[in-house]
Amino acid sequence: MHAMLDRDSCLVRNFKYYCALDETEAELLSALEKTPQTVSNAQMLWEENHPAETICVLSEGWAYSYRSMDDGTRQILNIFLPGDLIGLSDFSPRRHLTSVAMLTEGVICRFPLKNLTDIFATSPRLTTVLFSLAGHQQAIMAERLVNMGRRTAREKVAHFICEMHLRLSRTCPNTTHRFNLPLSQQVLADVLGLSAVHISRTFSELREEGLLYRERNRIEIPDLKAFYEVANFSDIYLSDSINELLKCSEKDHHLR
Amino acid sequence: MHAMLDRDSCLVRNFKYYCALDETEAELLSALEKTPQTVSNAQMLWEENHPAETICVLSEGWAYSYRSMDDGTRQILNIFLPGDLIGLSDFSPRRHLTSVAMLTEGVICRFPLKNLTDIFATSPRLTTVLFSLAGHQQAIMAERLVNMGRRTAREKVAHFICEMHLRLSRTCPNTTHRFNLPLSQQVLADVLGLSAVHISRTFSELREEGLLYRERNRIEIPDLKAFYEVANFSDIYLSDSINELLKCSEKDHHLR
DNA sequence: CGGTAATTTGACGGCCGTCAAAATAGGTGG
DNA sequence: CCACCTATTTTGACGGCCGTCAAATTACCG
Repeated sequence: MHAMLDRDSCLVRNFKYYCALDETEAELLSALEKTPQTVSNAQMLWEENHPAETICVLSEGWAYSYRSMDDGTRQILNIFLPGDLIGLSDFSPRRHLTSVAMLTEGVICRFPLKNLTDIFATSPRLTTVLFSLAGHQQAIMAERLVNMGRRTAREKVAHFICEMHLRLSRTCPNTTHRFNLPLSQQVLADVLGLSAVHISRTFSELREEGLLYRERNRIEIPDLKAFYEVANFSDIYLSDSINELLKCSEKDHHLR
Repeated sequence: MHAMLDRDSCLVRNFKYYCALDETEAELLSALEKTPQTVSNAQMLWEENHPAETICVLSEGWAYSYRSMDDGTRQILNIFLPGDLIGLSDFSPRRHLTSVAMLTEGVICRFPLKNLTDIFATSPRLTTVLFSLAGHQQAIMAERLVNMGRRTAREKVAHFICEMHLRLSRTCPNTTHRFNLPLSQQVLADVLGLSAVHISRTFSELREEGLLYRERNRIEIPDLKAFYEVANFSDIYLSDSINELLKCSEKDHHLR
């Protein structure tokens, strides 16, 4: 049993975090991850405004999506971790609204958008989970919008680190108060709408107060509780109750 | 035929903008709009962190969603127009992640979340459309993130006005270079992460340059093209091609 | 060990926030 | 139709956060 779990695709493992899957469902999902392709650091997966025939699962490594501005700057919209679906929101415009590039080397699996409508037509349960994933991503973006609009640089940095810490600790159970964050200060600046110089100053400030240590890509948070307070971080927006949802729809199913 | 269209619910009309609906589908959708309820200006529809048993369709009037900050300020996340679904992203956490309040008086129709899973189980086509709507909302938020992160106050204001103008011109075909925007400068400030004072200054600046006139809630844009340029506005992110999507899934259906 | 990328530091300036007061508009009741 | 009250908008003065530019320092990688 455990051996089988280990052989699950990354996406299936991620979904199983949300709900139990039967064999048909697991198979449908695995279909999305049949064409692994290794990609190098900084490689682009696609560019904004190009037609979106396929989107992809990120099986290994980190990636990010962004929009380029006329003046040469850019705004990063999302950071993706292993097991994430990239490009879900390009479904309707059938056009990539953002560019996507790797932050590390990794493995991705492209699949055509039609696979999604196949899932809609075949498995209401998986559809529910997909819909939840989309809502989850939107919640993250909403929280980042709050971050950008109403917080200082100090709070922005702290809040973002908290978000990544929490997301990581779900995927990798061995994440503690030390973890790896493969984002340069320039990347952090482009995520948070700040300048790289000011990111540096902010890290210095947090370091001097003993709240956060960062060297290269290594992060250490001595006192997580204190750090959450600096960030005004609340983890509610990253919570989920898909299992309750599925129970509801199943109970309903039995009645028919 | 035309008489029937006039009797359609607001949501059905909105969906028909995207794709033709057969009778079963129209009925499923109408089920979401069976319990109209008039609401007054500034009335709250729900508050953040409360359990989300129902979400709603906005049938008439304008609304907005926001998050309150500890220091008493707030960040507005979304502006809703007639025909919009409010609360879609609360589906998975089963908890309202934002507060929602009215900007004008209006009519809303609450419905339980279970209706969504019913749709998933019954109509893959409607599911596709729902998924597209969710993606559409996410695209709007992504664009606003870009706006907040990498643009000046002047550009932020102009861009937001452009977005509203475009969204309105789809719902109300009689929207021209003059239209109604029932948002106070304080509300605009809370949308754009600025202070109300600076919003006022920015409007003055745009007025003096002859680019935008605003009195009370009335907006006039003498030269739309010139104004788009101030905003660096591109309308790609608000485009849709759901019909192609549906054709794909139908073609597929016939093959079985 | 040389070359490039990433980070740090300092000086300076500008955009935008805050505070406060004045002006304007809208709404209500007499 | 006017008097009054409140919400909204405008204007000015001032300050701070953060951006820009540039140079120095450090880390990384072959």
